[in-house]
Amino acid sequence: MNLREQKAAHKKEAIMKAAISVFTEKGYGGASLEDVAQKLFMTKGAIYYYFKDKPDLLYQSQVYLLQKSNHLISEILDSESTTIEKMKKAIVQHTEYVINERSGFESMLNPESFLTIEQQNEILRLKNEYESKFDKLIEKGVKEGVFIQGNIKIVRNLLLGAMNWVMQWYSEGGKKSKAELSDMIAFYLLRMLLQNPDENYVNGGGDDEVQ
Amino acid sequence: MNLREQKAAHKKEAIMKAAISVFTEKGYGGASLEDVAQKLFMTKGAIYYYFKDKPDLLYQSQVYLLQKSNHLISEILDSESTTIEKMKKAIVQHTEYVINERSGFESMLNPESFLTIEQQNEILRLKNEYESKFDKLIEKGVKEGVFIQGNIKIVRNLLLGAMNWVMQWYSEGGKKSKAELSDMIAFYLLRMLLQNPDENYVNGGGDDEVQ
Amino acid sequence: MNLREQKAAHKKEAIMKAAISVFTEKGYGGASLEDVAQKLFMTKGAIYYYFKDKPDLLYQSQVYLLQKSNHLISEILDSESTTIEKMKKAIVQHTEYVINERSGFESMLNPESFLTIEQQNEILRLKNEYESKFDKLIEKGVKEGVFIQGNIKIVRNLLLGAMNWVMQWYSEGGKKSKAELSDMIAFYLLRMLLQNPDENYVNGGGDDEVQ
Amino acid sequence: MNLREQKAAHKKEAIMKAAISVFTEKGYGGASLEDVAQKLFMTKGAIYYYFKDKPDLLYQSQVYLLQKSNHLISEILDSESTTIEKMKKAIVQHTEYVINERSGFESMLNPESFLTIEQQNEILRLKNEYESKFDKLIEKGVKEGVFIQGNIKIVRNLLLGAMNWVMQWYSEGGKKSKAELSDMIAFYLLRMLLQNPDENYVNGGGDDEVQ
DNA sequence: CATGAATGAGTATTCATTCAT
DNA sequence: TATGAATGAATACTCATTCAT
Repeated sequence: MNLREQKAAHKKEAIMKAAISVFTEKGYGGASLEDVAQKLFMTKGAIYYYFKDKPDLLYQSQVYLLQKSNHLISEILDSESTTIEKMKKAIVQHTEYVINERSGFESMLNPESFLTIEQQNEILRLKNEYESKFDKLIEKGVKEGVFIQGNIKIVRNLLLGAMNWVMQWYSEGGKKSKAELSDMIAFYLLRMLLQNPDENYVNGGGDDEVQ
Repeated sequence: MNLREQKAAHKKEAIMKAAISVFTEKGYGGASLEDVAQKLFMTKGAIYYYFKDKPDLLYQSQVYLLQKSNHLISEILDSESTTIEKMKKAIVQHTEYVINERSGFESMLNPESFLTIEQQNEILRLKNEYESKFDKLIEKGVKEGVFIQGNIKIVRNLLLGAMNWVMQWYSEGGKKSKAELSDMIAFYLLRMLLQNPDENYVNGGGDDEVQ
Repeated sequence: MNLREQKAAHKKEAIMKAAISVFTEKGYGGASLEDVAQKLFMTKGAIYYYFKDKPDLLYQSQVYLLQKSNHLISEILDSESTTIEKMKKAIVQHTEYVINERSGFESMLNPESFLTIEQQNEILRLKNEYESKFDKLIEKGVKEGVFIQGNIKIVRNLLLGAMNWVMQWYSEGGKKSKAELSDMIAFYLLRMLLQNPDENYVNGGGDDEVQ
Repeated sequence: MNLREQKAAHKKEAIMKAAISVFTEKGYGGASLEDVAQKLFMTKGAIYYYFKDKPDLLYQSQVYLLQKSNHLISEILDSESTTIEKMKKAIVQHTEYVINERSGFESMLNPESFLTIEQQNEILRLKNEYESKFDKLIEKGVKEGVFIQGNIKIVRNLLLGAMNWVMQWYSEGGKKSKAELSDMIAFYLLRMLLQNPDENYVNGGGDDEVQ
């Protein structure tokens, strides 16, 4: 990839990031490409140089987001830690990602209706990939006896839901730092899974404010 | 309220329900009044007889949804049960509501940007009303010693998030009935709060499928 | 069809006529719906009430034109006249139609590229219907011995081509009336077919000016 | 003209040929420079090195086409043949040109609206030059007594129209070769003019298929 | 010379909204 | 009350054109 191509890739990424933020804020249907362009001090036309049309911008943005997420969680899975430690890291990472990008990994509600079947399938595939990494972590914990037995997919969905929703209530001005907050969230969410929550997890949970 | 008014109120409610479903599916910005009208075999114009404009439809729909929710949770709070029992009921009810209406109580992401300040405040007030009922339940449990101490608002947000998200992954064809599913969800979510989860909660959680 | 529907049909027809004239003058690609709307003192939006999109307007206009043509030539075929007389009438009629509507029955070059396959097929079907009426007339003349034998489809195409092209060179200000002109055209074109041109056709052809 | 200039002239010609074909297929307004460039595996921008703008490309293409045509018909007029023979050759040549270039000499409907007055005049001049060569041939035939008397301009327009229209109905896969087809066309068209068609023209016309 | 990138003006299309009936 | 019709403003999208490299 030569310099020119690098520059182009960079710009494309910048557009996708801006698009994600605008789509998250106003919803796909409520966001105009003008909004996206203005955020980048570009003209609408420039966007069309990099993306075929609005649905294409949505699709590629989703793919970008999911691939990045998949990469991040893979790193955690491959690291040297106990299963509990890994799960905690995964929760903290997901939560901070949601807060920082103002966008759930899988948030933007049902944008599927705007995509082609093939695009929907690819998105689904990437989501499944991410979710199955979580599932594996849970299964491992169950086998090791540190997590309770149960319906893995349901717990996983509850975990992800609780985290993605953070986007809806987190507000910049809070007294807690992002790190403190995500730590506390991990504390609570892990309780759903832990065999002996009070023994297996120390610190977190102790205070009384939000928003 | 005479017959004519009753009829009108009925129609208004029908429109709001249709609107909620369309807004939830396509987002406020992506939904057209045409979509809403078609669902009811009406014409666009008719909606304007009942609602001032699109934001008004959004606003009234939200209020309708929240008032209903507030009413439902009040009934639970006023009932004769243990705190744990009440919390379980609240979770089951919220979950089933989300599944049946295909719409989180507070789902529709940030539609606030389309409303006037007063409208936003009223929505906020109703949301707070609902949330504080949850908070009270938690506080009571803490005082009674059945729930762990901690940051009430955060737990409450995690609970609501996990439940609202169900809308994203629940699919009609699942092997589990809605009742079984919401029961299992309550089992997991209560673990976040319960002092001694394994003693204080019997049944639920034991199987391995979803979707 | 009640009054309202009649009015709507009327308006639709008016839009198609305006569209035909604009498409003929500027070509489909070069014409804007704004142009069409202005011709009728309407707004662009109104056109979209009657037609799905620009290609739909093109398609329906073509169908309208061809159906009308088919109707007209059927009347001639059904009338009481000799074959030669009928052919002459068909030529005169087609020519005058082209002049008056500023649009060949099948003119507008290759607008097919903008239509769906089904639409193209329907257009083709209507064109074939029209052309086969011409063909029948020629065949009849051949059987009766008044037209020379030969390749019917080629002659027919030459006849239609010569007539459709009139649109390109006819100009309002000419010394000849439309009737005189089309009569003269019929005189020449019939010579291609007639067994003994000089016996079978009297009058026409005798002068020396155009444009 | 040195090598570099020759190369440039060559490229210019290639662009014009591509442009003619695209303009003929989609119309001037419907054709994009992107289309033209793609046909030549170039980028849009390159065209601007050779042509000032889109109208300029149209204008020069037209001039190129007409000059070539004028050159070709001049050769026929200057050759040693009877008038009938010359007319036949002119018809065959024009027809084959239309078929091969998929473009009537004067086809592309009314592109005049996009050109300056001076450009329109030059085009008109070249068209007149071509047409008057046809007219001269006809006049000569009339004087020699082999063509019937009549309105020369009208016959000439009918002839050209019939030939230009071939573009609309000729299709590659036909059973007849281009030579056979144009021969047959000449047979029919000459009948419009010939004093005694059945004596003065032998062969052609005898069969029954097209397309 | 040619290309990739960007612009801006124009055009297609959608849709909330109005209104006469 | 409800509908068909129309408007106008916003928005998606295209494309001729320019220009630095």
